[in-house]
Amino acid sequence: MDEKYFAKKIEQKWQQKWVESGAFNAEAEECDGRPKFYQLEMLPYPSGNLHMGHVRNYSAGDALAWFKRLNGFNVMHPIGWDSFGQPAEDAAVKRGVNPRAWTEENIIAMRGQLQRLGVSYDWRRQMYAHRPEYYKFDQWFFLKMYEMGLAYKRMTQVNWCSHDQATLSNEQASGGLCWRCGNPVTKKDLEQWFLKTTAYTDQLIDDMTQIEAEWPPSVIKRQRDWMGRSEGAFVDFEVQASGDSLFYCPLVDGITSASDIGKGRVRIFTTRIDTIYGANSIVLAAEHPVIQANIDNFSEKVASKIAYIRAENTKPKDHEVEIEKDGIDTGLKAVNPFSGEELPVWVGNYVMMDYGTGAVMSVPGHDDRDFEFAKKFGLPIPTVIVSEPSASAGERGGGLDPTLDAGDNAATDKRPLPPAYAGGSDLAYTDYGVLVNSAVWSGKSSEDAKREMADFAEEHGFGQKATTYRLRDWGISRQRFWGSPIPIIYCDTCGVVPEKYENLPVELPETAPFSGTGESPLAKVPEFVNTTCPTCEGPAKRETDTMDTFVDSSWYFLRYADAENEILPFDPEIAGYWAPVDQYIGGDDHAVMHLIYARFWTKVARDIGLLKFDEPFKRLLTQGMVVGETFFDDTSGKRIYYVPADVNVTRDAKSKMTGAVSKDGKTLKYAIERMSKSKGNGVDPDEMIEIYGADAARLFVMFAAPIENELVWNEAGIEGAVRFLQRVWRLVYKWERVLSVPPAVAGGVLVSTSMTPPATAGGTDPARQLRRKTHQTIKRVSDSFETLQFNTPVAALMELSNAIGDIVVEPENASEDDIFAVREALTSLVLMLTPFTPHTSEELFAVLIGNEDGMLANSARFPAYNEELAKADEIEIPVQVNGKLRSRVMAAPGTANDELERMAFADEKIREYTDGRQIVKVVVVPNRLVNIVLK
RNA sequence: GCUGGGGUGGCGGAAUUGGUAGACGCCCAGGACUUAAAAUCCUGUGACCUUAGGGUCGUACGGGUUCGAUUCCCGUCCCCAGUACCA
Repeated sequence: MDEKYFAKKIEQKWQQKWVESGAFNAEAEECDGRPKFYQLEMLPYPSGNLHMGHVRNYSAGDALAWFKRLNGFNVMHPIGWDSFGQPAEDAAVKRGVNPRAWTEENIIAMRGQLQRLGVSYDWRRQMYAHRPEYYKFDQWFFLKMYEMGLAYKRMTQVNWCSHDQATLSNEQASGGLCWRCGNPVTKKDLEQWFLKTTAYTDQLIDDMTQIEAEWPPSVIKRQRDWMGRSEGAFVDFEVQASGDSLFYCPLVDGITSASDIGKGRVRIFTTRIDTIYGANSIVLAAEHPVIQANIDNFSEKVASKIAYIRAENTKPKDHEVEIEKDGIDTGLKAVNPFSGEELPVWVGNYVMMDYGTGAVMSVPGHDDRDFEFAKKFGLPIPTVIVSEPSASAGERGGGLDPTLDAGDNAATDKRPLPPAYAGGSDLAYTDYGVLVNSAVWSGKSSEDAKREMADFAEEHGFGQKATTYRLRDWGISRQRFWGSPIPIIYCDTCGVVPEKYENLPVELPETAPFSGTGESPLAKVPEFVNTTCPTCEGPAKRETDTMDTFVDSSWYFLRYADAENEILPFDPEIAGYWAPVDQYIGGDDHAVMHLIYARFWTKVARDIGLLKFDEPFKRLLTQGMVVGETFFDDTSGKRIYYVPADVNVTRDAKSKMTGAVSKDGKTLKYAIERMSKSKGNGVDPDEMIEIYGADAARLFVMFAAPIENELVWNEAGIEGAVRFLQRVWRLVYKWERVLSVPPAVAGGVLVSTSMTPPATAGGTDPARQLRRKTHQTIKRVSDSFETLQFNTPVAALMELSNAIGDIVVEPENASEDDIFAVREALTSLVLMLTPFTPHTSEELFAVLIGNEDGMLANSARFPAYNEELAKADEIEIPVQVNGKLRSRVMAAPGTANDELERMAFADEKIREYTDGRQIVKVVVVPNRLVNIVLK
């Protein structure tokens, strides 16, 4: 028997055994009485290299998969490849390689890495986004959505470089310049396919209540923000022009219908209709149809300003740079339908055409942006809402003088003003309050007024309650090769015709001329483009755009359930067994897009009749990034990865994330950065496995920090993990010779800790104490897994290992009880380590039960917790005097309060404090502490 | 700005949710073993004071509630993340 721990040897051995025995293959068998558990980590893009972030992700997922497996669940734990996408195509452009070959090679490389890491996947279920067997069903879903009216084509603006004749992504057009030629980017109208995510907005928001408790709050919040539901009202303002111009109000997606268009009216959206008496103007976006339709009626000065604002608005927005408010009075007049007041119509750069109606009423007294705008242009700032207590007083005659600004009004107005105004503050009063200066509505609360005024508007035909959203339909057209072709055919006779289901998949050609110009490469492949119309069988052309790769990841988790189905994306019954995913783990960079698309897709699949549930992922865990700690020589720019031992980084430098220290007269810059090859601070998982072993790498990654925190990679820490595993290893071999009796086997299933406990001696007996520690640890570790903590159970297991090592008797002199306790402790330790270090556990478990073919996955169970055994015979009760710890007494658990109090007063040290002092009171918390309060 | 999450030793981080602050690990120091080194094992390790026993302070800062606060409340300062001028 090996007495030394050779990670490499045992890891290869067990990896091979697992493959040969299909240890992790999961079947959805009805007769199998076990409950199912679907563990999933976000699928990787096959870049060709695993990084430590992947290791962290899969280590956590594997730990849970093992934990559930050992607890009697039928666990499905699959993996696949998000293998469509830009890098493969970039490689084709730059290096002339074939994207398919490049992708397949990368997958082979990464699969090898995952296998060396020993992750317990059911490899039979792999899905590959780029293979026709998979993307056939992207197309299948597309056709279904087309039939359901959820897929449609419309004109939209894309970034366009007229020099290169190319469309650009937002990233490629950053700064308003083409990344390739540096010429200015313009907008170009292009027909694009969209999926109607907005048809599900309310469900996407409302169904969050189903998952809220089990998803990180930040993700829930970001999703809500992304959908951006606002409840408010539309209000129509009559618009009067000097000429006989025709005015109309624009349609806004899905919000209103053509019949809502009021001739000569402009519709605004507001969430604060209660402030409408405070409107000093209405402000429209420069692109607003009313403005554009009437552009020739404006003076040259006004028209050019509008054009300027419009151009400014097309610039890419950088949220860190606050854009200064700008605008112009168009000379048009609008009538406030509530007050009858005539208001100027402005164009403002802060009004967005693609939100709400592209028009707002400007209420500077109660909106920060309107306030800033009014300040800049010297517009009146009336007050119509005041904070609660002061508002009950009646209206003063005449109200505020709207021609005066806030300060002037404040000077003449005796009524208490909202706090924001009282000190001449540069702020609007944006809270709810009580209405003033609002005719019959004065005195009402904001809440009541909002409801009643919206109803009033509706009754009188100039408005209605309305809800607007930020979420837009999902544009899926990509002018790229390496994606799933959109199964649509254009026929001169029949128009837009969907491909027939039986003709799927619409296969990608072997290759295409990659120009990198941003035009669809497929358009230059005649064999692909030219086809026959499915309807009239006349000559026709195929759609040459491909789908966004987010399509692939929107339903892959369902494919795993039935990965080889050739007729349907998956069999509803089989998917119904496995799905939804019980535990999903991934980076929070996917908090919005991927998770919204997948939720959307699930709801569509449900409506197609494939699924019976609403939400795809029951529980979500977002793991923090793995970052590298880097020093680099400021003068040479050379990076020195890992902190040199003789360099002391100050806390200050660390907290700022960047900093500098000097060494040998040189300045070393310190930085914490996302690990990557290009930064030179990357850690290659293969290297880690080679040096320390997969188990140690995984154990350390789990132990080093809470899973949701950022993890600063540190080489020294992993050595600690190796040391721990070696200690466990030595402990097992130290006791091996006396642990010859195998643990009980019940019904073919090894039940490691259900052996009859031997008669226990007193509470200080080492065997009894070890058993107590064992069972306390079982509880701690189990609870930790349930609450998705991975660092604390490792600490608990280290404590248990220390406790076994601390046992005073040598194996030769051990009593039956001692041996029993040690066997139980070691077996439990090894079993509980399995989720973190499966290879080492398999090996040691085989040693412990004396069976080379142990195979934990099939035969073992997680140790059972016994509350009785975990109970302490005696606990330490701290004794405080005036809240300060002064002594401790030992007592049996459950000792009565008065007995504890008596013991405390009997304590010598406590006596020194209490003697001759007046006792005010004594607080006794059972099993916790005694606190004596002295005067 | 706004929203969310945070601030605990030299470092990563524990703390049963109001009850012994600093578990576990890393780093560091001392010791044992060794011809020596490595490895391993043992001891120490929040700060300050003290001959000792022990004491004082200590969870970003300032207050408060409480017998008792890392935990709850108010205020301030920092850090991280997200972010839409969303009407």
